[in-house]
Parts: sequence; structure tokens; C-alpha cells
Amino acid sequence: MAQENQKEEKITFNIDKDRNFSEWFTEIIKVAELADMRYNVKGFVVFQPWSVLAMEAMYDLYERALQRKGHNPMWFPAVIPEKNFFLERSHVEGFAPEVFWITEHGASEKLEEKLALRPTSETAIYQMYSLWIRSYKDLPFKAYQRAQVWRHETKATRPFLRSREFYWIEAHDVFANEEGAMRQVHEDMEIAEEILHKKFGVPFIFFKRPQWDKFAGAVNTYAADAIMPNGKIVQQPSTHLLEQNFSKAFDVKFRDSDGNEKYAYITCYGPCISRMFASVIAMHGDSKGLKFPFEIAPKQIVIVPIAADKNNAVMKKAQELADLLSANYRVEIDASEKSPGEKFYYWEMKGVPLRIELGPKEVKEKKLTIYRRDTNKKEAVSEKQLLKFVESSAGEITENLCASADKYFSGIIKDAKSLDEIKSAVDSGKIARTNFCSTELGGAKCAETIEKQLGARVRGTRVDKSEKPSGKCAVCGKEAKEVVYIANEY
RNA sequence: GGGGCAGUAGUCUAGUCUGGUCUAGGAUCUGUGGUUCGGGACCGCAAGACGGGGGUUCAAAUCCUCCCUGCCCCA
Repeated sequence: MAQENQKEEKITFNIDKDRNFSEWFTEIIKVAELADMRYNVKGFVVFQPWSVLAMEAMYDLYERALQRKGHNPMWFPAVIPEKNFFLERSHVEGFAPEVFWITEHGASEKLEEKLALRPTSETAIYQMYSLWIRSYKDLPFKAYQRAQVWRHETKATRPFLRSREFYWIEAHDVFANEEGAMRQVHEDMEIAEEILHKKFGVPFIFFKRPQWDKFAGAVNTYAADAIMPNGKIVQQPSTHLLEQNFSKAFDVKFRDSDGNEKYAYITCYGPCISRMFASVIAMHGDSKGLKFPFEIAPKQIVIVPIAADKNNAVMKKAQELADLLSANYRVEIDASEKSPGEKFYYWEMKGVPLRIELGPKEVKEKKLTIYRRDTNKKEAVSEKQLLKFVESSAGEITENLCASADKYFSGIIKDAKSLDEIKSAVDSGKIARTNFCSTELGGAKCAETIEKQLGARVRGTRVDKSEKPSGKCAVCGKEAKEVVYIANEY
């Protein structure tokens, strides 16, 4: 018994994710060195190499998808003059409480005009768009930036999920008419499916948000809700139909082919990489630590040489394999002095998808022992087959992780007909589906009742299918016009 | 936004209730010397800490107070 306890103390990481998700999440960030929370400003953390490498890969995939769809990259200043903020009324009302303001320079010298540290960039970008866009021939105009933004979130900050500084992409697209803008909204949702779901393995549902819960200044907001293992929803990319709200405020006009000057239709799209990373680690991790989809793993293959001191051929072979693989993959040789067993546990905790164990036996037999993090199994692979094996398991690993995430997600919706049924669904970590009076402003009262009594929020109506209500609103009993989904939110 | 809990070396922790024994103990990590190496090896040596300000007291890691930071629960 005493021995067993001693052994347990040495375990780097062993937390039951499903039973205690909060603790798991906090601990894995520390143990896997994803972010250092010791930075001494509330709501701000230092992102460490292991998360940055993954997020760089995530940025890369997302940006390439945007570029394939005709977006160009650009970089805007992080500061926005105060007056820009007041040009769109509902926008300023929505964001004002969260904006960090720069008001001084040097030794308390007041700035002539306050500068906002951008919480989002509509009010910076669209004034430039009004200079750049002159003709219908300039449209559609599609551009994005990868950027940090700053918002003074309430006190419940959490690394990756809700920080006061986060890393995202914002795409701002301009069209001649509403149809073009609406098509863009759908394209934005398709990109989320292609990247967030298929590459990152994070399932979600796109909802059209109720009118009381849309982006400040938008006509409609469409947002992807993903789920955490504790049943709480986390909002992932959202795309907003701004229509002419901002083009009128910022004078984004174009001369149409009929010779008339018209205000443009604008959409904006905000996939947040640092928050997607939270979903990635939460969805795929287990009690041993992280698991990464192959394409975004910080390191994709680790080679563990065994008994290399006694056998020069081992280290030589390890280097040879690393050279071969690093042409296409992110590879690391763990030549540290730790024992092999300790290295195994360590890299499993870090979530490296493939581990090659290489000792005198493998060198002699020209066979490799390869461990897969997704299945926790080892296989013998002949050296000749290595590249082929890596290539095929790369796809399998991502698909496996995606499939098990999908499986968890598929059972998440539960029908509810009354406030009590909504409560029991939501309390058990499900998303409640229910008849609801209206997602126009008239329904706001019922939503408030739900929020006050259950602590849950109305997420909106589905975008991927149209659902007809059959009966009365579960809250007020009036004729239901919509089927909505209700869940706890992070 | 409301409530609760916490802060001791890089990390985890003993000590706090009941002030003095604390010259702050241990583990891990780091550095170093040696022996090891196929699922968390071992033995030396070295270095390293009471979140910050104020207060009470002969005496504060310990009590009070404000601040900062983190975690948890609720909105």
C-alpha cells in the first residue's frame, strides 16, 4: 500500500476529465505548459510554446481556407480613435463597457483624443473601406486580419476560454447586395465546418441568435455553439450580417452599374483561435493528458531512443528517421537522460499523436515500434513502411478524434416541453430543444425568465434545418413561432 | 456582477486554528558527481520560499486590515 501511494505521487497527470472537468482543464494548462497564468495582470496569460505551435497551425489552416475563398490578408492598427466608436450607435452601446482606453502618454500627459484598444475592428476597418471601395467592380471585397483584441471581460476570466486579450481572425466582407452578403454568411459557416469540425475535430451547431442577443450593430448574428465535457456551451465562430448599418455609418458606398451611388452590404466573421484551442483540448483530452488532431499537433512525431548510450547505432538511426520525417512533419527526438518509461508518460500527457520507440532491437530487425496516442496502442512497423504508415495514421487519428467527439455531441440534444423539463435537461449537461414564442424582441421576456430561473440561455434557432414548432411556448404558453435551443454557457 | 476558498523555493506541499520550538520541514524540478536505461531508477553534494502595503505585539508564515492574483460555485 505504501509503495502504491509513492507511485501515485509521481504521476504527472491523472485527472478524470468527465468527472472533474474544471480541475482537468486548469491542471492540463499548467502541466502541459500551455499557458503560464502567473503573469500579473488579471485576465492576461502568457501563451507558451506548446499552445502557440498548435495555434500557429490552426491559424495557418484557417487562413488558408479564407484565402482559398477569395480573402486577402491585411493588418490594421490596434488603436481606434474614440470618435470612430460613436459612428454606429448600437455598436458603441454594446462594446463601451468592455473597451480599454488609452488616455495618456509619458508622465500623465493627456492624449488629445482617447484611443480604444480594439475590442473588434469594424470601426477601424470600415472607414478605410470607404476610401478603398469606389465601384461595383471592386465588389465583392473580401479581407481579413489575424489579430489580438482586448475586451474587459467580467471577473470570471479563464485562460483560452475567456481572457481579456485573445487571438482571433476577423474577416470583413463587402457586397453590392443582400444576397451576396447572405451567401457569405453561409460560406463562413462552411469554412467552420471544413476547418473547426473536420480538421480540429470540434463539433458544433450554428444558431441564428435571437434578436436580443446579436452582435452589437448587426442585423442578424449566426454563431456556432460547441460543447464542453461538462455540458456547458462555448460560442465558437460567429458571422454577422451587418447589412447597411455600418456602411451608412462609415460611408462605404460604391457606384453601381446603373450609375447610382449605393451603400454596400457588409458581413463580418470572427473565428477565435485561442478559444478554439480550448475546445480542441477539452474535446479530445483524457485522463492521461492531451490528444491533438494530427495536423495541429505542436509536435506530430516524437522519437524515443532507447539504450542509446550503449549502442551508437540507435542514435544514428534516430537522427536518420528524424531527417526523413521532418521534411513533412514536426518531429522531435527526445535525447534527454530520462528513462524511457518517463518519456512515454510525458509525451502522452503532451498529446503527441505518434511516438516511435527505437532501441537496439528495432535497429537490428529494421522494425519500429510505433505508439498511437488516439488508440493507446503500439504496432510494429517495418522501417520501409514508415512514411506510408505515418501518412495513413495521420488521417486516421484526426478522423478518430473527430468521430468520438461527434459521438459525444450527437446525444446532447434533449426535447423539453416545460420549464421543468428544460431545467432537468440543462442541469444534466444537455441542450434543451423546445417550442418558444419568438426570437424577435417580443420573446426577450421569456428568455429572461429562463436566464433568471435556470441560469441557462436561449441559443437561437437552427441554421442547418428549419424546424416547425408544434404547440405552445414552454415559458409563456402563447403560440410558439420557433423551435429554440437552450443551454448553460461558459 | 454576487458568494466561497486560497496564496510558503520553478512546481506541489508541512507549518497558520492555539503568535515564540521556524535558523521555515519534505517532495519534485534545476545544477553537479556517480551508478543506471525496453512503461514513471538510485545514491551523494549544491542552490532556492512565507504575494504586496499597512497595523496589533516584547515577538508575526501564523492575528487584524486594505490591495493584488488565482481557483470554485452562482448570476
